[in-house]
Amino acid sequence: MHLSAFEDLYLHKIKLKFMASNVRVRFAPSPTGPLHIGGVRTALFNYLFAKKHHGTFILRIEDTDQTRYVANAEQYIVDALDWCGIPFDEGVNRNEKFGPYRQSDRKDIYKNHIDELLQSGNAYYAFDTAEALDAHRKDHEEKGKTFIYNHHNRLKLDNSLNLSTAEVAKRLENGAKFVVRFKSPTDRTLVMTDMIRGEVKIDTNVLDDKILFKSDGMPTYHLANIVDDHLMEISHVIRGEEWLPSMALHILLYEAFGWEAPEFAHLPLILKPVGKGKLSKRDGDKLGFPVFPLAYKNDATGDVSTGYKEEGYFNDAFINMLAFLGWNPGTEQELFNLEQLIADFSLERVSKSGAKFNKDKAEWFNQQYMQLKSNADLATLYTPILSEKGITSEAAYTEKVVGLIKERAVFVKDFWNLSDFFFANPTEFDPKASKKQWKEATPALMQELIAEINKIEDFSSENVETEVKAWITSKEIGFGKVMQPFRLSLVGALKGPHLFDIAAMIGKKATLARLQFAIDTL
RNA sequence: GGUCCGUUCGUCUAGGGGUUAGGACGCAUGGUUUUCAUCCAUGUAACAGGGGUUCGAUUCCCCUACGGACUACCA
Repeated sequence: MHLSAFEDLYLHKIKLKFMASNVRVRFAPSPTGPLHIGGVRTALFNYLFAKKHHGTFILRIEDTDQTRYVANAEQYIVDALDWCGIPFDEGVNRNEKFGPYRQSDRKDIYKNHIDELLQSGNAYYAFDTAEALDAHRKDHEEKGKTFIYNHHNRLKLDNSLNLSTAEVAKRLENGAKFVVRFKSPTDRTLVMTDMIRGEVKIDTNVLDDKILFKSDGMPTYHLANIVDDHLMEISHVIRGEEWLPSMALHILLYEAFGWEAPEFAHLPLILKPVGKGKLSKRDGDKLGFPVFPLAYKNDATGDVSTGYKEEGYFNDAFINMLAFLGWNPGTEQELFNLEQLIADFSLERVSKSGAKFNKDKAEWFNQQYMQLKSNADLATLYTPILSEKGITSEAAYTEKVVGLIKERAVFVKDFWNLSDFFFANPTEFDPKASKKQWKEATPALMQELIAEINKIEDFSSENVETEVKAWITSKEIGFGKVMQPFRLSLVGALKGPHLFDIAAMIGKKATLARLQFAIDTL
């Protein structure tokens, strides 16, 4: 095919536009412990949005609170993202174009920026002690009021707004402890846009003068977040709804710096299935399902919490389940792999209200994915479990077993209870079933069955079925009278796949031996 | 208390001025499998309440109730 110069140029332009996507989003957890599923979902939606728009997914570590820092948390976050299959494009030790990506390594940057705000008059030094502030709060509370540090009282408090320049300089020189507060504007109605909620309005008079810079020389979340998002050229801020009340402050901060603000999207919260409130890390294992993607050991207390991985969830099922907590494609399709999620994802279809986690639905997703997995893959996962039981099995045999039982399993860990009789002869028999199905005439009948089976040469499932059924018919007795005790003998209980499949799998010798053992035992 | 956000079956949700308000999970019943499970079919069950606007409101507006988040020198 020949392209005209014009067409060629046109295609080139499209390609450029396509590649020049400047969608840059970040997941910015605080390393105070493991990620919980709410955090993972925030990461996932950021990832999906980034990939949908051929953009960049960034991981930034927000470790400005030195008191809550947990050493193994950062690694946990990276590992969790990897297990989920949503690795970051840019972050610590990875593609560090805008680094450092750890806020504790960016102190100078924040210092410079807070100075800028101080100079432009958008922020001020405050020398009030924590005790003095607490006293104010208590005092107000007793009067039924709420203490808010803002335009109502900032001129009566101990800050640079009320002190001479010389006095401020002197205090700073003497090493007085201080924080820097934002000077919130008055009498403005801020009209903001959230990509999920639409227009959100707020009166700036109700805002407080938030601390931007702490007395330990570290920025607070608000300052660090805005500075980094700007410097890292973040285009869309996708975060949990708990940040919605801070959106006004953040937009005002962009304004104070003279920067263009990114788009915002606040995700609905994931709620506890019972009781009240949002899911939290502290819920640990108490709820009857994991709240963490990966198991986590709390080094301080020694407590270990289980994870979705360890409980037996497949990572793709886990991601699919998580994606549907607060998002849906608008069609009736529920099974989505990551590629499909990327293709269909949009923030417009994220719901506004919080979602309660549903364990049954999570298990259903895993069961669905179980059926999609190949027998070979599942056999590989089953092998270590068999080894633990002291069983060695040929891969081909294990695969066949898995193929027969996977439709009734939710997790790989269910396999053993579903298939132990493929690997070992039953040693005991379900008493209830024995009582009901093992009648006086049964042993003799089973003895005859042994003789019949002994005659069968071709021990395929189909042939054994044909032969045995023909024999039962010729005896003119009910199928149940033979089939039930037969199953009991092979399995030890009245459960399991098609009986003749089991017989064929374990072979003629084992079939005969199990029948004889049942006769002798029951 | 204040500010902000939200509210469709038990749960996750679709829908949207006129619908038998749809799907999924769960639960129940039946069928298949001469077992159990799977699977299939059917059933169960919802627009928080009150005012407007309108010929008509579950859908738009207001109020109330309820739920949630935030209100730290935590993020």
